[in-house]
Amino acid sequence: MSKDTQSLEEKSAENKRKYKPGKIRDRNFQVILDAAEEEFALFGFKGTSTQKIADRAGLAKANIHYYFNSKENLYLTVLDNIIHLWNDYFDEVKADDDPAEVLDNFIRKKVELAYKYPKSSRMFAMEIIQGAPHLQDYIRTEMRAWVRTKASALEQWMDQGKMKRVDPVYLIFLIWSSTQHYADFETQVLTIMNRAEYEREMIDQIADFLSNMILTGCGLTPPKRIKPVH
Amino acid sequence: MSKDTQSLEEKSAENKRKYKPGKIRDRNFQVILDAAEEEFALFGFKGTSTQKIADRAGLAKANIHYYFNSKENLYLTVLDNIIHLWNDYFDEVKADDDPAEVLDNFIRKKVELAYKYPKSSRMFAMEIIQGAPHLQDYIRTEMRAWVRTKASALEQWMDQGKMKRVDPVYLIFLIWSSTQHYADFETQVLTIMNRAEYEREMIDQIADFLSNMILTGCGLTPPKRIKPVH
DNA sequence: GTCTATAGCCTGATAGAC
DNA sequence: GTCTATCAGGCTATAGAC
Repeated sequence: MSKDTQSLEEKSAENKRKYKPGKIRDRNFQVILDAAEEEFALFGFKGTSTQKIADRAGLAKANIHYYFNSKENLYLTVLDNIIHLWNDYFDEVKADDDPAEVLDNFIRKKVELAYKYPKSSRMFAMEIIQGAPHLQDYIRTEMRAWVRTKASALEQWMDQGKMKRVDPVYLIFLIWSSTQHYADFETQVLTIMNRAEYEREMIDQIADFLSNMILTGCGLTPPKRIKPVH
Repeated sequence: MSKDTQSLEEKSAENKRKYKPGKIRDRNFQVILDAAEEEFALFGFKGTSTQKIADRAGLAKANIHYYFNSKENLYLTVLDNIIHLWNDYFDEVKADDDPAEVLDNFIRKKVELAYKYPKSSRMFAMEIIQGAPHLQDYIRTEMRAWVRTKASALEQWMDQGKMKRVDPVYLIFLIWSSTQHYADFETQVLTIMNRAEYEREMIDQIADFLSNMILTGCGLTPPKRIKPVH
């Protein structure tokens, strides 16, 4: 965030130093996208004004429309980027993998995502709470397919007696909700714990806690880690 | 909703039949509050217009201001009602209670709340995601105190060896997040599971799943229930 | 590519007839 | 208590000078 603002302040100086065609366009594109994500995550689609996005991006409002045509198109572009960010993070799971390792990895990656990209998580959450008006197709097709693939892998493990028999879809929801909570409800979590911001150590604790709790709930033994639980 | 609109249309006739001071006022108050909660849960504070609230309530926009003075005051009133609804639901916990029973009860009550009052849950979630601008004091004082009381009860149980030693605050966050998920992300859950709406049976399954999972994670044996797990 | 000006509509809030 | 009319300002989007 502050990094983007800084680079904006240095923009004119940088322009004179090394102008390359397309570079400015690409960067302004990204600057607008970042500003838009921040605003949309705070105020939702309706509650966000293009003027505020422009202010945050350090550009005139007309530029937003020059780059993205409409507020809705900008919103959709940001959402699309978020979804690709999520998908890029997750690899394939094979049926002969170790459930404990896969689940531990999945939980830790989700906590990491919540820590690294809290605004993305919040904007996505906002869209879903509002009834997912722009994401219904995505959820009904890609997301549902993703869940079914993972659920069937989990069921194979249960059939092989590798883990306790639990509802695999509810298990996925549990992992999603418990990890995303630390991004979406960041304010509540930090205020209750009397912290100003998350720190690496706390994030590791949360990942350890959730991994231990959920794996134990699945009748699995959490894999040994270098860092101790507390 | 349609029921309220109907009764509003019959209002003048009713006035002549049996006018009781305060009754109409009380009902319109409630009609506006319900409409406001619905809109605020969907679009947040900024994204909601008083015109839409008035339309949904079946009243002129000016009436909203007549009853509540300002949009912000209406928003605060709805939030306050939600918080009281939450608090009324939860009883005291004594240190010599049975952890398994208390946690099982807590989880089931939270699932029940998510099922019964999803709009309340979503409006609260929206407020927190936006950085809790209207609830910072409440979280820092009442909510933090509540968490500390419950956390210390949990720690006593751990000291007595009644349950596995886990971080009690993270445990509370886990229960909050995993239960509220079914209200806040209702659209996502239902779409992925290919359902039109929640049913009693599904809610019981969710409560069973979460209770089993979390209690097992705490080294507890879930209490026997009349209804089977699946 | 960027910016100012502006069109046309919607916003929260209020005044005042009924 | 309710409703219409209205105000000042904010909204998305665009036109057009530079």
